[in-house]
Amino acid sequence: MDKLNTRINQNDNYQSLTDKLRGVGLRATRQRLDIASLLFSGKDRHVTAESLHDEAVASGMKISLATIYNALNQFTDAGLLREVLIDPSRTYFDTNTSSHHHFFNIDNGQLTDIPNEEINLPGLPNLPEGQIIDGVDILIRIKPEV
Amino acid sequence: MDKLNTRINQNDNYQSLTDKLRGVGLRATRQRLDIASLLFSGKDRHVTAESLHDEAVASGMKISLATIYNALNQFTDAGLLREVLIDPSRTYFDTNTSSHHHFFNIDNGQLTDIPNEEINLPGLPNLPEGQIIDGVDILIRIKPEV
DNA sequence: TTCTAGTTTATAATAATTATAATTAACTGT
DNA sequence: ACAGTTAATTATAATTATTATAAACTAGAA
Repeated sequence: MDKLNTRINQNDNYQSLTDKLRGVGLRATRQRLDIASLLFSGKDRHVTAESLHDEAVASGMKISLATIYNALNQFTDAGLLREVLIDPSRTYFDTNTSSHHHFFNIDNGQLTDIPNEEINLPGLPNLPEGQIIDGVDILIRIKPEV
Repeated sequence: MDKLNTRINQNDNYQSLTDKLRGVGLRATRQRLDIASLLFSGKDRHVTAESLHDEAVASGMKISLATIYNALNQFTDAGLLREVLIDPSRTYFDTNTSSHHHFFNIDNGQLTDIPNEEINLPGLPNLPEGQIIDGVDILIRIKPEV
């Protein structure tokens, strides 16, 4: 019995995650399942490669940083994650791929979602000739009062 | 007669740029004046450290990349420039420090301003308790039609 | 003109990310 | 279950953007 089976038997069952990965054309490897279990466990999450790696290691998962980078990029290409632009020095990934926006607390670096119904952009500006919208990102930088 | 004087006599006069730098507490060095002359010559600009350095070198200016980085950061701290988030792999600086937003052409990397009157965000979302807005960034990613 | 603090520069250091190439593991067909 | 093929993982090196260092230089004040 290998490690994967052990995990499946002991913990949650990874079947739905396996389906999720296969559904986007990715092999359901132990590492990708481990990463997916951290990312797609219900609540929306914002992670960097480093933060996710730290978390995986802390959870006793055996996985290299290179694999974290690969997986985050593959998941993003597959539409399971999206990148969020907040800090030019590192890349953040968001498990919420639906149309929504963010608060970024410049004081502590915390990123939180803005529910989509709480913000709207009426009347988009005139686009340059021959161009169409690929997406809209709104980032509201916030800081503690006083 | 030194290089600076030569330049001043030959080309434009750097007096207003000198004032601009001194006005924000920066010494008007030849390098900062050269950089400022590229950045603040009327039209709004979006640059990276690399692109500005290339441009400076192409204009025959003698200036190191380290100085470009220093100057861009100092100008930003002084409020003469602002950072724009578009690409996690490098930092863009915008000479337009007033409230405005951007189109980013994902096809060719071109960044253009959205005139402030062409976009507005009515009814900001509820902010987290005790937090106030530091700023709002809207980035509209565009791409060629079909 | 001289002095000194601030600036520039070459270069090294750091940090995030991607590439490489060998090992390992997942899937396919049997 | 098994072997074969292909893809994934990993340690590590390479790359890229940026910041730090410390010696040489210069702007601005006296």
